[in-house]
Amino acid sequence: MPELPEVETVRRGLAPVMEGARVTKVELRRPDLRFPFPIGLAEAVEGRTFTSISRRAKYLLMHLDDGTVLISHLGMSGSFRIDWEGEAAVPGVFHHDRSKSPLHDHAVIDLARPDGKRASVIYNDPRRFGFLLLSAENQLHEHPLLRNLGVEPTGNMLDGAVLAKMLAGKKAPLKAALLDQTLIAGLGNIYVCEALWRAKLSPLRLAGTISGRGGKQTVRSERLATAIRAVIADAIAAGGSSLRDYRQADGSLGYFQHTFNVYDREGHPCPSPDCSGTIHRIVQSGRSTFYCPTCQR
DNA sequence: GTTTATTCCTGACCGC
DNA sequence: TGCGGTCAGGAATAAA
Repeated sequence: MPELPEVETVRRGLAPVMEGARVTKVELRRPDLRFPFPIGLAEAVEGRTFTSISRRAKYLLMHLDDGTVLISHLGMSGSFRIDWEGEAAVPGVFHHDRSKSPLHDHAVIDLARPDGKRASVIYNDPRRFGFLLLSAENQLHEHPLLRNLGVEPTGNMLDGAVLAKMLAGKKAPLKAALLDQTLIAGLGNIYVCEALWRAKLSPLRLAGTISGRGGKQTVRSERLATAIRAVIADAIAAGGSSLRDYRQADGSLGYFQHTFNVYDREGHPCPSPDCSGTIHRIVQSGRSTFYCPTCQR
């Protein structure tokens, strides 16, 4: 499940291949993913050169030299793969991982790089919840999908004061509030569960209750902000370390081994050293929440 | 304005 | 072994 750290990992994998590369061909193998491909997408991208690959929340932004931006979202099951010309695909990969079958290679971007190498960047997405869209650079911040996004949980923007202010008065469960992309941009189900566990806060607690009077920062808001930043930073670091040898694997980007403290750990003992509780699974707004009722209050 | 439910999709998994 | 049912989840959209 690609959340912000996975998307950032994909970005770091794609950037050195795509930046400075000219697009020789774009092949769309079906008319749509979650949304129809924009009319003229291939023509708009072919012949242009990628200047940079950036990220906003879970969106990948591929900037072209004429001010066009290719917006990509991996949805639930999307991934990118890099095939280098002259290098055989790793045999057997797709036999072992049907989820990345060539059947679901929906878009192929052929590149010619300044160093003379040629590569194809391939978008694969079995469940087709992802999408590729176009925007103009100077309208990017007004794009309907991007304009309402909240604060990035990276860097030092998200602190206890900011968090307390944004959650003040909120009646939704803390879990739901943290998933709201207009508040914090890029958190998904997994890292929300992990961050709440680290902060020792219950996902059931009403979001507003971690703020002080008048939305002032509190010990709890400080603890949660720190936990969110740490969970995301750790996951990005783990993804970065998996990038080193991504070409030995199967060329695909964005998925890496990761162990979680609570996510998908129902029935396991709480990993917190000073807690003898058990991880529970509940459903909140239709989604699984994993947490320890003993130490998360 | 705020919050919750539904919808899209396919593969993995489980029980019979 | 095969079949049917359930589940996973990001975010637009509709509904409460």
